[in-house]
Amino acid sequence: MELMSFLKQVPLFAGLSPEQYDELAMIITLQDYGRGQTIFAEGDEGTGFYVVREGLVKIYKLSLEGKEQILHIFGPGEPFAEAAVFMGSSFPAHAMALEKSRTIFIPRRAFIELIKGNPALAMNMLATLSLRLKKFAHLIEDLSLKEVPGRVAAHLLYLSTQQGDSDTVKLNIGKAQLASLLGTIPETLSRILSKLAKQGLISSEGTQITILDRDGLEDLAMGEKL
Amino acid sequence: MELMSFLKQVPLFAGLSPEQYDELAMIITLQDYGRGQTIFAEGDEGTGFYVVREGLVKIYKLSLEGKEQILHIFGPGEPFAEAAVFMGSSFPAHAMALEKSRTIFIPRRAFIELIKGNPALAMNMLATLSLRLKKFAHLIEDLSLKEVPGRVAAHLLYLSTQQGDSDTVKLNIGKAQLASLLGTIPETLSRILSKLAKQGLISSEGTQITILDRDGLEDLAMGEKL
DNA sequence: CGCTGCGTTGAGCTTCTTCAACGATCGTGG
DNA sequence: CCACGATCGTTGAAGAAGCTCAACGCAGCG
Repeated sequence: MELMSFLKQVPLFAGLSPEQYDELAMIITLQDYGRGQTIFAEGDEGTGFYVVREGLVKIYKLSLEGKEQILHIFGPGEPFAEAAVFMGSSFPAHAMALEKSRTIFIPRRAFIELIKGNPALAMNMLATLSLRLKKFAHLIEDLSLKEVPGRVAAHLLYLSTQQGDSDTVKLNIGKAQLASLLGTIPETLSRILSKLAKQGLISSEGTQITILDRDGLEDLAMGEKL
Repeated sequence: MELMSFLKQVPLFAGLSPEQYDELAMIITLQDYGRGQTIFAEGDEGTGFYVVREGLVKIYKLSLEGKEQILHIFGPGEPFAEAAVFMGSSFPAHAMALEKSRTIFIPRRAFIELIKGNPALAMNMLATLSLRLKKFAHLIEDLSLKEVPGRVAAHLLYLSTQQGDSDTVKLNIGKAQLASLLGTIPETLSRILSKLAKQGLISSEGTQITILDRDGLEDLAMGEKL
């Protein structure tokens, strides 16, 4: 069964015994979502958490006026909404599928039993939450201490490392989504990308962006003025 | 020994057996810091984590130009820098004592052994990290989706609930620190407080602030324009 | 008594958002 | 296969929010 081979590839579940994988397989359910479909809304009761099997999922907050801030974008193998499991409270943000996506859902109660009898799983989960915390700290730093050009530059460099340090990076999400992830709006992002291009730091063609001056981008990402 | 009675009051350690408290007491060390003293710097190796015994500690990021964003302020009984323990990496932020403070330090290796043999402790730690995550999500939301007056209003209401829903709240930190916590600068905070006072929403006398129009503040905190 | 840190106020400016219009692209249905 | 609408991305002009720089008052403390 392909589900089992997927489970074994999820870092969060690394180190489980074969029996524990079986237990896990018993308690999960599979769920599919279409592009743009809501997975859960802020305030919904958190009765478990998810792992992305295929596709792309965004976790985001909304203001009253409808502005959106993306907290995280998760792809295959990544768990999301784990925190709600351990707080016993409702989801603190919204989740939506950015593309046609498949997830597994792990119900809270059964998972807590599983984790109590399995220190390795507990340690994995602690590491996962710690990593989230670090990413959030980074996002806060960006929002508060960097101007938008700096965030854009930092993100391009981040994508570059994600994609094997290539100088041509491919955006996996649309620019409107990227703007929301960087704490700005599409208009501003668009202006900044063309400004970066005009300065010879990058060249941009659709979702393909080429880094022309890595050092210049790094300066920007550290807080240099444009 | 008063140390033991302190340990028993720390929520993170709730549910440990007497023997485990003894183990814990064996592995910790005590540390004192003066006002303004650095506890650790971003990038320092994270060989353990801390719990505040007395005083007040801020966790913060710095930009190159020296602007500061406070991520968290911790008081007695609260652990900090736990996340570094589970990532095996360096501290992602700075820590400084805001007042004369005393902490206990729990070295990483011994604590991991302790937690592996103690599911309740693991669950406590998971809950703690989850709560941090939620607070961070809230901070991100504030920084990205609210204007400064909204953040100020929200914080005043938060302080009010912390202090027994009283209408007169006491700031436990200076206004410069508060500004940094809210992602702004002292000048802006000062202007906004006097504007709020002029509108009859609050009255401000030093570190003592009285809420005059709770509904008005709540509107502001939700995103209404001033 | 002076010094230093903290808070306040004013003026000017930078950055980003808002509002509006427009072109391009893509999927769908005729 | 083409036409259509919807979504997305881009560009321009104007405005608002918050920051920078500078000066000043005030309190606490050596």
